[in-house]
Amino acid sequence: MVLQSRLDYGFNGYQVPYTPRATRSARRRGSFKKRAEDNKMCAFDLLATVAGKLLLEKESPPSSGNASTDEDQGPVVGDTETKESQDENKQLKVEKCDQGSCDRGFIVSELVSQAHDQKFNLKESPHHQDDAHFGFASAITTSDCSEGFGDQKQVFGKTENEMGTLASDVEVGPSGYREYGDCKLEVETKKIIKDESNKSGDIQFGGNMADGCSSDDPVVWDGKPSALVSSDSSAKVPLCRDNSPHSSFPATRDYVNVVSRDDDENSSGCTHPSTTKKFFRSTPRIGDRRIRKILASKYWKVAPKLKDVTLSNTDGELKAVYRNRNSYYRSLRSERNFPIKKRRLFSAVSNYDEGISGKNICLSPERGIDGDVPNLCHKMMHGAPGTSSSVAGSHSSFQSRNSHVKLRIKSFRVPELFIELPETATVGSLKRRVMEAVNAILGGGLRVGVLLQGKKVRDDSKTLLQTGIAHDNELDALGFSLEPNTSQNPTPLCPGDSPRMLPCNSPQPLTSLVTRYPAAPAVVHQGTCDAATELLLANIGNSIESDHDSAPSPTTDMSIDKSTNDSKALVAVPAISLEALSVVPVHRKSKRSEMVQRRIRRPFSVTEVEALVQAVEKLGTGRWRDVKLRAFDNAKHRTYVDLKDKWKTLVHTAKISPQQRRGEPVPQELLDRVLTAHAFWSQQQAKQQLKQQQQPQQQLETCLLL
DNA sequence: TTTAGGG
DNA sequence: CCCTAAA
Repeated sequence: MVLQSRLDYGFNGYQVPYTPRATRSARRRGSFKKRAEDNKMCAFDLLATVAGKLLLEKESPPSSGNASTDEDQGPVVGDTETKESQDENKQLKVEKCDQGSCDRGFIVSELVSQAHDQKFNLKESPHHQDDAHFGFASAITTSDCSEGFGDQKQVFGKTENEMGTLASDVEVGPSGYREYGDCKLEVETKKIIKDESNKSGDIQFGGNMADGCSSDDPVVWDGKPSALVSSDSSAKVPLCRDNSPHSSFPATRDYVNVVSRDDDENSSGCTHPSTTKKFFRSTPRIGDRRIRKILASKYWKVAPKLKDVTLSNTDGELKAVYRNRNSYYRSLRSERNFPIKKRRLFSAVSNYDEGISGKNICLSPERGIDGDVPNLCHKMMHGAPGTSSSVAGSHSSFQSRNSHVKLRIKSFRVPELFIELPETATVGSLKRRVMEAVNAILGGGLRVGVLLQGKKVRDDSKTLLQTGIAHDNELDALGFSLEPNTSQNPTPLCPGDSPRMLPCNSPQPLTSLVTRYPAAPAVVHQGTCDAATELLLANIGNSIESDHDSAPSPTTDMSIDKSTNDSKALVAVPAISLEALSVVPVHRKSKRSEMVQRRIRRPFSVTEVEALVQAVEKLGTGRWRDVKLRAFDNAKHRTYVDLKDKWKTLVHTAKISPQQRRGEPVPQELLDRVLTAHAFWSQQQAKQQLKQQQQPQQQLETCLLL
């Protein structure tokens, strides 16, 4: 088997017994009912994301001995035995990404892959291609197969629990001199990845809690952070010929099993340490619609359940899943998904840049000090797209001189991002991926911690003066940390509640600094919000209710106001997360709390479309389940209904003019094939119906004759 | 549970 | 993508 290294969720090596919960069929199809426990995984995701690492690797699709379950596939000619060959040359790894938006003050100022990571060795399994032919298309099949997908690469990454690395570089001082205080967040984890021959990889974390920051934080991990990594060798290379009773579509190709790297896997590459054991009772199944229903994005009533969840299974389940190489595993993974943001996200990014780089007046020290920009700030926070970005690169200033402390947070580092892309992926998609991952992190619900001399300042009501932060000599010892937002209710989050000015003695908790994102529809992708919310929820394990309809109220928790000239006002610190808002507990309860969450939109990639087209060419329309099994068995988030819908849209897309098409452009070649296949199978269907109509007649006739 | 279609 | 009637 190819890279089947998997990580087990583990807390100190504790492994929880695997307990199948889904029905066989459910597992097979990858649809399960969502349960509160499923949310556990989300927490992993959040943390993992934080600890994400940008890693690009490529691997060939693992083939599974189990070939396919598709009854129509017929004899499996070449078994999918995997060789352990590695193609080093093909591996593309990006370990570090220090560039990007940092210069511009973008949210993620730095993408740092930290430390000791271990990478999975990717094994490239040469897919065997059998010589079996299927109908007239056999010849083509083989070649096409190898050409198109034989090369499938997969990237596996390992995760490192780098939550702790959410450190902030702080620039302090009125004069602009900088001091950097790095605070390692909470945990330092070690992971051990074991790649059990073709079965699973275990990752165990022996977490060391770094003092300082969060060890004292009740919400944080019990010192046994666990991270899990995912590697999915999902790509399946077709080895079987289809013996489908139906005539096969001309020019059929071998099917390709699309890797589901897109969804969960992406982000899934990482897992997060849990905030609390409680929150993690992992469940093998995930990501289905039903789950979402429970986890309704709009109303996170689900959250409460999490509280009671006990850490039951982690490793065990994963292992089991892995071993079986079936849906269990996959479903588990699927839980950890981050929404894929597309165009919108992009725009959001650009906005971010703008907002942070220069337009975010609220944050600028001068303004803050002068305190003459509150309105503007306010305005921006409410409407300008860029505002949402306010976050990371945020600077807050204090000036010690005029009783003000000038403080500038140069940037928050985003630890590791795990990303996997096919070699053929475009730079644009890479950017998108990174953006998604970043947003997932930021949207996961983070809060800010303040450290002084390495010690966490927990008393939010203390003034800067009291805590000593106001002292110049202390400035260099000041640090900020991003922590998983475990607290139930960070602070007043209703837009109305948030004070726009912060008197020096204001008890305003620092946590409030972590605000939600302004409602910038254009910037925030709904799906993202949901996912983030999910994660946060899981992470927090608290009951949170939010109403998406009203949630996005931009808020600046702190800002300066002239009336407060004499006070040591904290200059506005903008939102830290884009999606956090949706997660922020809203005081009101929603009647619709039981509503279901709409699934995250996951546009089909060209690769997926290709796989779909191939499958349909071979199987025809109307056999979506088979198509799913054949080409998307590993993509849990793609249900047969999704595939059917996609085909429907594809056909439509193919019929309209290119100018009318939206989204990621699908190669005309594929669209042509779509039309051809559609026509072919439609005709086929018509013939079938004719036959069926004729049969009774014939029988009747026969009877009559007799 | 799957299909097939409308929304 | 969602929702559902039908099969």
